[in-house]
Amino acid sequence: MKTSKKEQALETIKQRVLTMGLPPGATLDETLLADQFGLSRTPLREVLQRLAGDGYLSLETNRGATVSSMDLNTMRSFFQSAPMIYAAIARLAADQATTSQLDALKKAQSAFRKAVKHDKLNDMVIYNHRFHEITGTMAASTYLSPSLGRLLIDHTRMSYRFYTNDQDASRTRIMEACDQHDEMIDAIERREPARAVDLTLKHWELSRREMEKYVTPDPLPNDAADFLHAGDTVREVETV
Amino acid sequence: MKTSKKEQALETIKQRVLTMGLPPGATLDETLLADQFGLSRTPLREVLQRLAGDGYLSLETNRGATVSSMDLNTMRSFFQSAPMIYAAIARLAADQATTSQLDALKKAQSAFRKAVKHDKLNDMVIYNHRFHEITGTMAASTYLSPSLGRLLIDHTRMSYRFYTNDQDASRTRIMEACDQHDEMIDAIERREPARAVDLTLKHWELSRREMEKYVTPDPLPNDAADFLHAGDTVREVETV
DNA sequence: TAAATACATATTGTATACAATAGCCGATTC
DNA sequence: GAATCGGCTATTGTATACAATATGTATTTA
Repeated sequence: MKTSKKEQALETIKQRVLTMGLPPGATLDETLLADQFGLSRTPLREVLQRLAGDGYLSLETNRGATVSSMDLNTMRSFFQSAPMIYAAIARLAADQATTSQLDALKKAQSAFRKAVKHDKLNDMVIYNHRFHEITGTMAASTYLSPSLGRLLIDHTRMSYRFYTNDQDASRTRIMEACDQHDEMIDAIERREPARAVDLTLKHWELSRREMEKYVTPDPLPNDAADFLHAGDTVREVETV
Repeated sequence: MKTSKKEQALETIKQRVLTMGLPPGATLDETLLADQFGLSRTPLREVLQRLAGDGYLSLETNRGATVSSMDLNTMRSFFQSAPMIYAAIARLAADQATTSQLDALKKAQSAFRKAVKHDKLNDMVIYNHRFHEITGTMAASTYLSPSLGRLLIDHTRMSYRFYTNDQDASRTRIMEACDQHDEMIDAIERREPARAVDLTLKHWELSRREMEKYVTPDPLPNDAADFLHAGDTVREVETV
């Protein structure tokens, strides 16, 4: 394995962003990071530029790099565009995946399953991310891949959040998602685009419900009396 | 107007790519460009990195920057994904365009019309590109914009090619396209997403037919006799 | 003559020193 | 006491010198 310091910096920062070690909005210190990775500022800046190009960071002139934020507007367009892109990627992937890509996908999936089994949150997040990234390379579309990439970044970060928020509930969902991955692999391997799309949309729905629950949780009780009975209140209907 | 040398370099190189001054596959010389724009290599490299991030160039380590190529595979995914993305962008744009964005769009359109009128190819290409770019900013989708950007780059380059290839035929099409722009502006201004999508797809079809004709032209005559009558041959059916 | 190797040259990558800009803090003024 | 101005410091941006890599050429050898 011969990874240059630059690639290492790139990968490390990516992972820190995805696992919220660097939370949205955080500012990055060039000189600090440069020292940290044993690089001078010049190549480190190139790393930051690339990460900005991929949607992990955003750069503002004379004001350095910050982790891409997830505000209300981005959330909105996230829910608008994710299913469309995911479905398109799934179809293309099932159409034209190569066997070596399939191997990589299976490997990511087994690493994911293992992480789930041992309840290693960071690994789960990273390998799930990788799984879907590979899906993107299978699709081999210069045009859709960048969109997928950005969607995945925010999807991963949100997943991380809602897992941290309610571990027990999330765990069963994640195991379900993990099984869906296996089915998706099968659909791709058998070259069944329609089924791959279908599974992908199911996968999305599962995730979407969870995210929506996190974004719009049960309202807080609005007076003292309600507050006392808060634990008893029946869970309200869920928008589907 | 206070544009830094860097922004100027960025913009100039973009335009050179779009107008095929820098054809697909061309290699760029860092030191030369740096001198040309009165910059040192460090900031110029940052420009190149950004252009690579946006899909104009592609960088290979130790081998410099080359203009993004347009091979068969990319063409394939281009035709696959363009209508989907264009339609999605149109819908979002009609939903949420701001008035200042609309002003910018109208300005780009009038510049485009003027360029068409005076038959200034480069200006046409640039302002048409800008028109659709603004459409993208209207959609305000972090996730779809990068896809749109890449599609537009290649769309613009192809348009340039087929215009150069057959000016007279293209000219009437371009005037039609120009009128469609006006209608699109109207649809956006009136907040009619469905109509905006519809117009966009028509716009796409117009362009698509032209591109397909260029990509798959009438076959060359395959023997001497045919060759002599080549000028007389009736144009074959057009795949629709 | 063809192939291979080693050297020379051109180009890319990195480090560091220097310049410019932004943000902060204290001082001065009303 | 509030506000604005001015300089100080921290951080970003740029230039340049140096290192590493790749490519082309000439020379050697089979």
